[in-house]
Amino acid sequence: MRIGYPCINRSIGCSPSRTFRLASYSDERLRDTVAANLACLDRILAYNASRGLLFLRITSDLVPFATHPVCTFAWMEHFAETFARLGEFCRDNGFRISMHPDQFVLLNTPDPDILSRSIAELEYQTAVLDMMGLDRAVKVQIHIGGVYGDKAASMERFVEAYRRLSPAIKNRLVIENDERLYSVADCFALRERIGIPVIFDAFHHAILNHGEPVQEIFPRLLASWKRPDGIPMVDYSSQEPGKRTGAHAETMDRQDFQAFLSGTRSWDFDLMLEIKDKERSAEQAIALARGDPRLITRPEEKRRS
DNA sequence: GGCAGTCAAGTACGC
DNA sequence: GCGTACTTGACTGCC
Repeated sequence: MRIGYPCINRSIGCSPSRTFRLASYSDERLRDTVAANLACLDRILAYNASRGLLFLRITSDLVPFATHPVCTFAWMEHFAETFARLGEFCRDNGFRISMHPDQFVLLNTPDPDILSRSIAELEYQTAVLDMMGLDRAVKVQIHIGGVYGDKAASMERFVEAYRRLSPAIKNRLVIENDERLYSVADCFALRERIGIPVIFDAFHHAILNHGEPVQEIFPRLLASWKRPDGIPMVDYSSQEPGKRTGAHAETMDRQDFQAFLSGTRSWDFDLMLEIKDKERSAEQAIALARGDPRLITRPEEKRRS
């Protein structure tokens, strides 16, 4: 079990998600912004390596407008060496990496334009990971999408769109249960059809479920990740008190987290903490998980499997 | 320097 | 059919 947090670090004083308004696009602005974002990602990786936080979600905003027609700058060529160097650092330090396209990426949309923009976004994100030289265990996670008034038909559209994806995307794509529309049971149903690995979001599952205990879920989860996919990824969060159901906690609920750890101790997976204070909670999680035989905080502890 | 309004992209839902 | 919520950090214009 590697532990990590998504996208940004609140204590090192830089952001890997800097962007700018579409109206102020220029090649220079894009080049400078990407250079700053990559420099910050470099700092985040160094920070995480020094603290044993070996699971990191890379922000989708690393290259602003990467898939927008306005983007004419050849950023892949320009930054090829930088991406390769960052990837080398990840491999040397035993990192697991993921990416998570946001709400606009929908493989089951009935609109062909939205579908082609979604595929372009998946191509961009997988290209970043490929340029970093990261293996198939590095994943891009998406939700199943919208319901569009007919869930069965919408799941069927996902299957059809998935089958037409390039191998480069298929090798990395995994699906995650959400808290409103598609449960982990729905993800498993798609898994049966197309063999895609399932990411388990424990917090979403607590909100949307069919009463399945984790004892039923985890064996199916593990079975959905084949050897080149690595061990499963799991997202964890808890409810922010006083906010609407599904609002992620600002700070870690230590009791809830310890209950999660002990309730899942039979299974190994990499754990993404979706808590708003980011690295702070992740560092607390490392401390709370000390002594858990699953925990890995240094590359030499990597399992010999 | 600080604040409030706004931002590429989509869907669901209430009125 | 239309406006708003969702989620959310960062940019931008205005004071």
